[in-house]
Amino acid sequence: MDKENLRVVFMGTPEISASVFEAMINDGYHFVGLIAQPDRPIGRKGELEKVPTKKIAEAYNIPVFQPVKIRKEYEFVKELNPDIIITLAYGQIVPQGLLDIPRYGCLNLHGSLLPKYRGAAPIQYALINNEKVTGMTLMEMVDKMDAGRMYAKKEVLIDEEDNSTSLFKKMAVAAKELILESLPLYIDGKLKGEEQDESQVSFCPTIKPEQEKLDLSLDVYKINGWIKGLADHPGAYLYLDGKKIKIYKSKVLNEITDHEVGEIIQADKHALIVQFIKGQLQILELQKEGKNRMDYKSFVNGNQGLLGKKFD
RNA sequence: CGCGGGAUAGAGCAGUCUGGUAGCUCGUCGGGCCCAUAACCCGGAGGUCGUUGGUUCAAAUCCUUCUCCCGCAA
Repeated sequence: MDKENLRVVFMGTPEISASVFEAMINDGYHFVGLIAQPDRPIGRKGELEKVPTKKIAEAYNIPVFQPVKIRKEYEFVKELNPDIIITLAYGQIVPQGLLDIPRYGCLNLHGSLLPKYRGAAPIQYALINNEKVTGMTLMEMVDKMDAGRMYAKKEVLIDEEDNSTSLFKKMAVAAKELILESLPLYIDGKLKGEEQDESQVSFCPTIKPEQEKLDLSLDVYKINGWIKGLADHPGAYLYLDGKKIKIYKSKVLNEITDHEVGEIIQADKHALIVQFIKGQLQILELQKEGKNRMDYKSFVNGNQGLLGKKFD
């Protein structure tokens, strides 16, 4: 394979995409374009913030395209005359007409070990479900979501301390290794690939804002999973005295169930502990609306009389 | 001008309505108790109350300017 003469288009938007994009650039791939989601206003002031991949593309003088609806606007890709398209977390459904353009097709880096966790939020769901292992899959894009032929995988171990932020970093590393190792083999036709076993398929749809509110009907392990899966952004929350309290870091303490669900059963300088179904959860870092994120000690110091109150 | 909360000691907060000696829970330093301790007791240090201007005999507190932080909405 001749990297210099291979015309590659990258499609991706967030930080993890930017990191892999830059690694490929530094590895010598010749990118003729970046396709990303449009810039969106970010923060309270509503200022436009360039998407992460766009910053990389501009630094290396790679043309950037940000169609509002790729489904309708993809004629420009033909002019780029790509040999292959690499996608990672682009954020829109890619139409068949676009998939047909490059002669080597379109490869997607997906954040799970397919066929498990097809869909938009595989990394978060691996944490929510307290998985011990996940990984990246390099696969062919087809018109059905994440259903294409798999060419290579790389496993990533999840440990107790991982949250969404740390796991995304691990996945980015795995994604870089996977694409840099596997792409030359793919181009040279040395990867025969494997179809997905449809009987093993599971899905993980986008997490909706209302799902950020923790569901007290879930057991303590699931609650802890959601907290990890949503940390550090956007954060899972419960209400206390009508105020939203985001919980960023916690751990399952035991399987004692002698208090009401949601009740604060300890609140001192040693620990902040809340009762949930099937066990008790120690809360380590949290944030009250209007306040900064803080550790449990600071929260307890500034909020006297927590003992016995209930989260809902 | 999208809506709302906030800025007080190293941390988290109360005090602001009703102007009058800077307070609470911690941390920290020193001492004590104890077989021992993250427990308990005694003592100390540490704050021009975010910024600008004003009202007043007197401003953390009332009026005003600006800056920054956070939650929501997009």
